[in-house]
Amino acid sequence: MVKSGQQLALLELLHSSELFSHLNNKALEPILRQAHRIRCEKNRFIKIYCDESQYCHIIEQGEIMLSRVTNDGDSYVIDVIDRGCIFGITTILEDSLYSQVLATTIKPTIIWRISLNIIRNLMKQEDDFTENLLHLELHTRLLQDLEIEHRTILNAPQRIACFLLVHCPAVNQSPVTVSIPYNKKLIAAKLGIRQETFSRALQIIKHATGTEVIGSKLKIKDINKLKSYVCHNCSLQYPCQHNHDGARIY
Amino acid sequence: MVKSGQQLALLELLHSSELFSHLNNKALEPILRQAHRIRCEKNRFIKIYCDESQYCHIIEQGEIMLSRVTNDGDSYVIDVIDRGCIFGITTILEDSLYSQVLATTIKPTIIWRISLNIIRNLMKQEDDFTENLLHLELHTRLLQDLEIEHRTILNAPQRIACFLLVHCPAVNQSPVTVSIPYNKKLIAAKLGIRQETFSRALQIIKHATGTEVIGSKLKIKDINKLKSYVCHNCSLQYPCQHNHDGARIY
DNA sequence: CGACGTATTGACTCGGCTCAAAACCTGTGG
DNA sequence: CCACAGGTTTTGAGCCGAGTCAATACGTCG
Repeated sequence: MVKSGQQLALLELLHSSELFSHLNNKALEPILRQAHRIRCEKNRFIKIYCDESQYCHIIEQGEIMLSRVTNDGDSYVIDVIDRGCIFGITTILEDSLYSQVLATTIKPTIIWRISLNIIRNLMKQEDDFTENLLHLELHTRLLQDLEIEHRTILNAPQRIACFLLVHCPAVNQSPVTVSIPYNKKLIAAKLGIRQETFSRALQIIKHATGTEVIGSKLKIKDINKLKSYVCHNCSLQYPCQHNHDGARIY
Repeated sequence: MVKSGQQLALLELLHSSELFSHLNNKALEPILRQAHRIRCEKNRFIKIYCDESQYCHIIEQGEIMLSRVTNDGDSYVIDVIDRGCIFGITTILEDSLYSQVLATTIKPTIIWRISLNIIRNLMKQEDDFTENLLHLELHTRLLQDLEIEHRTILNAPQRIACFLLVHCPAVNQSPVTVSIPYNKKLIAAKLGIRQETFSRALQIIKHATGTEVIGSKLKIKDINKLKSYVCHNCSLQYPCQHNHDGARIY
């Protein structure tokens, strides 16, 4: 099979993804053949999880906000995901409860749309694929459970501190500079707090742990101070590796 | 294989469980041979998820509270589970993050301890077993996601109202009487609120929807009133089947 | 430079938590 | 059958964290 540049990009993307990386090119061929590349502007909605859509998606570049819409039209943010993330796959075994998820691009974005039937074939034909999917799913659930924990027992400054630690490039050395991904309103929404509260809570962290805010960068002077500010209230083994932002599937 | 009465009870239990029900007796034989029956008093701890314990458990009778313990010794309730529920199985593919879950009996309880290796063999040898496990896991995650939603956008009275609806024997007729399972302090803990708040919130529901509290029974005069009190704030399709308390695995 | 979106600050409200006391239940032994 | 002890549930008073609404400051892109 002769591949176009776009298909090669997809192949590379699949190889870097935790779900597909263990598959060889032959197994990936049906995906390359069928997958559909979609370019989106900022602020577009991508339909997923609705009855007709028997597809999952993988992000090549850009950023997508996943949210849920309630019956009275209110909405709340589930997560913000980027390159390599897969969404729409949790309907693979049919569960109607998932109908209300909304994906919104928050940057110009390129995604690939893959038929769920092709994924289902992989489950049947490729050894370990189902197990691998289960593994990813279990990992994601764990992170969701942690989310429940944090929303229950951490206050706003602690939740933000945890977010910063997760996004820290280095876990064990300080000072270290974290560049805040996407904007503060979105981060606040993901953490389930208002932007005003976010702003104030950042001040509290600053005073409590000596972390400096410089525009969209954040300088952590003493990472251990930040850890002790939040991690004792968490159930993860201390010190946790702060890797709880690994690959999730939706 | 000649089976004892206890083993027959286990067999029946497995047949009634969503995870094992599709397996025939031959496939279940290794479980019957190896599983270990454990009787516990009230208020005992059952070690799970710790490194040495390569087991999962299924409850034959009684009630168990699952909770997590934070690094500073605080704890919070994850769920309260009973007959047929499986816990300890989410470590099947190894994920160290799960180390801090605690199971506590809240009634005299009988559980069966099953080696995870036997489950792993089922994954290898029995068609559809892995897929079935994945299915259950996806369903459980969905319910966890719903939990996050409810903790984010429902207030205390609404959370309780939803709990009552879930435990309603009949979904579409009223008046109907709900008998409150386990005690109010525990329910409050499961919902992530204090018992005092629970008590007050119950009064609010009573006034808003005309629900009567009679000891540990609760008479819902108009179930639609109760539904409209809470469900419009939820993302599930309305009217939801209030079945979101189905089999979960932990 | 002006305009629009983003971020911060201030003043106020309110839901749920805390601590403490009272009321209610349930089982036990005299 | 009653008295008492232990646990559970309710009620009260006060506090505090986060939400709300509104005004101001900051950034950045035309």
